[in-house]
Amino acid sequence: MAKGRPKRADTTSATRNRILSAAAQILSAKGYSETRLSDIADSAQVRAPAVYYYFASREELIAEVMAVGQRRLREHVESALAALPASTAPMDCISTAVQAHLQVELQLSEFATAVTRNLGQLPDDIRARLRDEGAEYIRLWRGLLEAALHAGEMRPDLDLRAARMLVMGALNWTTEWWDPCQGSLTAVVETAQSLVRHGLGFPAAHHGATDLNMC
Amino acid sequence: MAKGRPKRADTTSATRNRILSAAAQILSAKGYSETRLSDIADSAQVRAPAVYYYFASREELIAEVMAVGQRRLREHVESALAALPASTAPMDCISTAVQAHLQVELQLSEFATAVTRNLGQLPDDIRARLRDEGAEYIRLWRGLLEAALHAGEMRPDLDLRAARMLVMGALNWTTEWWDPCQGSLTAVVETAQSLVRHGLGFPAAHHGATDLNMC
DNA sequence: GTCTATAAGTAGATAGAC
DNA sequence: GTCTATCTACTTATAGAC
Repeated sequence: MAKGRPKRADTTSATRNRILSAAAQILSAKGYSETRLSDIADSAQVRAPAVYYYFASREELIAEVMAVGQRRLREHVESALAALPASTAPMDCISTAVQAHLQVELQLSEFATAVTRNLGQLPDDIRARLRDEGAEYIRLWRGLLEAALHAGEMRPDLDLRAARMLVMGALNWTTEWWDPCQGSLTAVVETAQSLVRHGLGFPAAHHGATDLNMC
Repeated sequence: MAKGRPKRADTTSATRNRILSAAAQILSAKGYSETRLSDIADSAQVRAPAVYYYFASREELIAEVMAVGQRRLREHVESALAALPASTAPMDCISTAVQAHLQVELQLSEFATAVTRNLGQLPDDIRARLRDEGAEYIRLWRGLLEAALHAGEMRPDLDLRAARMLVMGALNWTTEWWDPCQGSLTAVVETAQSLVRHGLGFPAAHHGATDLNMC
């Protein structure tokens, strides 16, 4: 309505989205420090001052890229899990989460890539605003591992937090090395799934507790 | 000898080392973009211009921190492997490398941490100079995995490069989350070793030809 | 060797026209 | 809404004294 400050509303402006996408692309490729506001503007086909019509500052713009990326990552993985039958074994849920996480990071969203590659280097005030959403995603993975543990699909000697962070690290680090030109996503996904399944699970196909008996 | 330019020689000057260590500490904690030359100088108890007596520029200083970190990481892991009996099984070598890598990253050297946390965000010209040393370390890990494969200790269905990078990613990402106050290094090391051993290796303790049937 | 003072460059941000 | 022109702040880097 009010024309003067769409700075928060009007999330559907085409120019605004172009600026956001350009920022996500440059952030994911060059990193926080090397991402100039003028580079973003150039890439979005506007002059630098136009950015300030939509965003209060460079920091605000980058903070929004991160917020969008975090949300997309979580929502994509949640959707993939929600699409599974209710009876799906916990370890199969984990495989699905591995696939979904890698797919969104490496193929679907430069916003997600931007988060993973830059979160650790962001100034404290931006990171503080992303904390809650990030904790939500952590919680999702903690739930997945706990379910596997309680179902007797996971070796109980593992430190649950360390295992979770090591797995997420293996996935997140792909953004540092994976190159679409150099290999198929499928190969990475399958190797990651195999690594995580065997890394967390029991040597054989059987288990500790009472439930599920495949043999 | 010549007093005018120790910029390369005199690697043993106490002040020079203080500056280098301060740079490593700040780089590992705050990242490349947030590491100001003046912060480094303050932390090293000198004024900013004094840095230029030892280093040609901020970039040169940071590049040297990275070079030192890369070298220490590789040398520490190589030493740990060299100390093993010649008959050590390949998978046990991998466990040793996992332990050594985590130890130097998380406990021994802020130079190593600085490399891992910043390599991906460095300007191209610095990264180019670190390429050879980095490739050397990659080669070390490739050798470890190939040895395990040839010894029949590793599942042959895994994509070797993907598996290697996923494992190194799990290890490297610890620099993003591990906090000495929040848990023991031993727990992380043991969980990582277990995860890698089972993640790469065969379900049971045997190997090779016709596959296992537990049922 | 290290300092004070300052130059030079760069990037973020604003003013005001259109 | 987007522009040109400009301001301001910050950071690296140098000059030259001690």
